[in-house]
Amino acid sequence: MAQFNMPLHVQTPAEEEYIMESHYHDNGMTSPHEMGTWMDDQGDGGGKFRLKRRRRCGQCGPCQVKENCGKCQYCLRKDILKQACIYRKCVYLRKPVPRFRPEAAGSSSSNSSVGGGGMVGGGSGATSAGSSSSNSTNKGSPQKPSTTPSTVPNHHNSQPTPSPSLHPSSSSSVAAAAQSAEQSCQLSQNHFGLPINNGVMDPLRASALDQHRSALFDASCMLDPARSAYLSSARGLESGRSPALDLGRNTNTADSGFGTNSSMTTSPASSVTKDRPLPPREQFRSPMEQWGAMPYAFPRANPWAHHALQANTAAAYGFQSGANPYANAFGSSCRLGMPDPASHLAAPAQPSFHHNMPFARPDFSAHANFRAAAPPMQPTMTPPFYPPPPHIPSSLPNFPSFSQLPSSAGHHSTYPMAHPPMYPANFYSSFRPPNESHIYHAQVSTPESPFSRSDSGFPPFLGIESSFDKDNKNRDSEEDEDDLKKKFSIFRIPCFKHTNCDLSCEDDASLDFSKAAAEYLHRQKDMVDLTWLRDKDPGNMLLKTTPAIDDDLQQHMKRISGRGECDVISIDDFKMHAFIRSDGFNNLEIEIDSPSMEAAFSKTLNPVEDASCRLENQQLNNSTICEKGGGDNDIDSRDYTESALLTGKTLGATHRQGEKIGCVETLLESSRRSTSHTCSSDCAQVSPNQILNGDCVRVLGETTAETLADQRQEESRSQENCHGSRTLSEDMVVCLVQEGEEGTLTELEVPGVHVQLQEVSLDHHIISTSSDPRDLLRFISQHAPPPASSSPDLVFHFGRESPDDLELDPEDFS
DNA sequence: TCGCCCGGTGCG
DNA sequence: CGCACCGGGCGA
Ligand SMILES: [Zn+2]
Ligand SMILES: [Zn+2]
Repeated sequence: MAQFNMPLHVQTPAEEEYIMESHYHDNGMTSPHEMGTWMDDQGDGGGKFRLKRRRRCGQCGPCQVKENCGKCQYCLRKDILKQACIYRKCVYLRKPVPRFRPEAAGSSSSNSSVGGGGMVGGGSGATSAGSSSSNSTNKGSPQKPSTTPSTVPNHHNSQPTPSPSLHPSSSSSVAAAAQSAEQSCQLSQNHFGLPINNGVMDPLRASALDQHRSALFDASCMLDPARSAYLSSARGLESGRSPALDLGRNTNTADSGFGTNSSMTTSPASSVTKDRPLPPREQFRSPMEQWGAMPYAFPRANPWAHHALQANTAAAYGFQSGANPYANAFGSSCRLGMPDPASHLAAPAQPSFHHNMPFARPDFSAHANFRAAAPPMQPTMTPPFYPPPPHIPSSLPNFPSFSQLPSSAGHHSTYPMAHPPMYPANFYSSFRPPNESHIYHAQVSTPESPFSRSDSGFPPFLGIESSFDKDNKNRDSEEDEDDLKKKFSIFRIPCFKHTNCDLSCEDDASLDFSKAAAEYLHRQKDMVDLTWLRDKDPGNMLLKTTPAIDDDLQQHMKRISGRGECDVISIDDFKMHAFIRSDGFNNLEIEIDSPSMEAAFSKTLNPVEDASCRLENQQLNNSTICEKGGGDNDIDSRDYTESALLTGKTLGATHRQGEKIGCVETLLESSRRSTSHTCSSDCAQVSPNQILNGDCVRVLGETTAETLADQRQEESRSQENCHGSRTLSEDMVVCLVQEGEEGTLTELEVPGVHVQLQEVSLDHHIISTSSDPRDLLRFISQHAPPPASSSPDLVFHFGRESPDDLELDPEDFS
């Protein structure tokens, strides 16, 4: 059998060392460690054979977590359950144990090779087998016949196969797979799409969807060794052979400032895999995979990463996304969960960064980085990314708030478009290396997206788009490109994070924030603010059961969200979309496409890592600029990318008692926006955070800036110091700018965070251009935040509190 | 000895 | 079936 060729060297739990990514190929293997050694269960030949017990990979996020949470059921009932803490459960081990069936071994190879890897164990999740081709790695586990019936091909590893439909191997199957995935997602999800176990999200419990995804990935790997190679290479940002890769490279080049440092160049993996031919594009199945894959594309263990890891061990937990209780139908996305380690496999084309974003999802994309500190011990959110259930209801009563999380927790960064890890290594939490992003990156192409169209001028993204398009094309083909374009815009959204802990403080903070936001927004001359405050107009708070979106959109959103990776945050009758990705607590990325906008990037610093951050910023800036200017590349983002990216990161600090303070800063930039509006005063302080590409980047919430600055300082010195700063520091500000097009941001869903929309700022003009302004306004108002009964972790305030201009009244447009 | 992997089982 | 449990026993 093969084996599961996993090269990786094993790491003991204790080992802190990071393994070089080069060695770490996440193939979706069930185990990174050498697998394939068979044991005779019975001791006699007649006994069943089974693989040796797997060990934790030591590389995945959970494996990075050193401490038991003490709160999960496994921790609480350790004696009985005898299971590892849910937050520490290795992702590999979460996969079903590969089982080998003797018979299968002989016969099925052909089958499996094709696509279906057989799977033996029924695990819903598929484990990936090593690539069939790779025999070398095998330890030679002889394929002994096992007592178990084998349905599986003799592939070495039998892996549980995912549902057939999912099987990606064939291109044709791709669509089906995607669809099935989608379906599964839908099915599996509850209203919020979150699986909850006893009221607690169980990270371990991957959704069916996740499983499927895994399966896909795995399968692909198994089936095609080359693929794995490809993947690896992709991660490493190797030279790409596929167009996608090329793109990625180009991008990188463009970003050189940034990319350089990053793993791209250094990644060992790349070197390792370089030589291998890339798998044909067909191998990539569903768009989803790719999305999921993106994150992984990034090399994991880079030297720098290593540092980061060591520095922050704590935060390893990922959160599940919380679904907003108030979420409207579309709002709530189903988050797919976890990034499957295998997922990165999918990431073929993706250079790992967001570089591809433009390509991948020309249409629009939003990235949000949200960083919340996560306390090692208290994983309040969902479990770490991994098997995150598709959705987590943010509304969970006991949802721990960020405050509980330790700030020290990893720092994650998100990857801005076209950039390698956006933040310095430091930013990445130990537990989650940048590459591990299932969550971080998502690529989405919407049917509607003008850019996604083949004729849009964007290069197809490794077939992802194409496949996706196919999928969607049917329905949307009719849509006019122009119409589509107009659907994307950028919003400005200040947001807050509320902590459950100190409500009173929150309120204050909120107010301050609101003010700041308002102020900020106020500067935007052209904008008219539509505002509704939570308390202001209760009447409007009703949640509409039926969102004002057409089925088409809803479906689309579902699909997208179903793929995980991102949440749809906004929509309107115009089909505006925004995607938010978050690792659950460290980063948040919001991506919104706007025809009028160029790609924008924003970045934030982590207080803790100041110096490095700055550097990084510099680089980032450069890269950004490059990108923006992007001339050299084949791909000039400007040419085809019209998206704005907003990223935010929480600056978190851990405090005693686990109280945590986290701040998120978000920057938003829109190329078109006049700089004049950019943040004023405090920018300087935050400057490191800013990215500016040219025209406009800004940090919102200067008001907070001060706080943040202070906080940073303090944090940098000592976490303890942060203690007092709680309130404001805990706020998260996210700013989205709407430029030009109509749209409404109605909801934001961040894993582990309950987000509420409070205010919206829309350009009056834009609104007026809406096909149905009234309806638009109505829609917006209807999505006003729910009563405070359950305070969300995050609250987004749109617009100002009481803008005069705001008075957009539906009537006005009637 | 300890952690917890993993097989098996019963329940929904 | 999938899943929550149990608990044997592997591996360190
Ligand atoms: Zn635990
Ligand atoms: Zn692991």
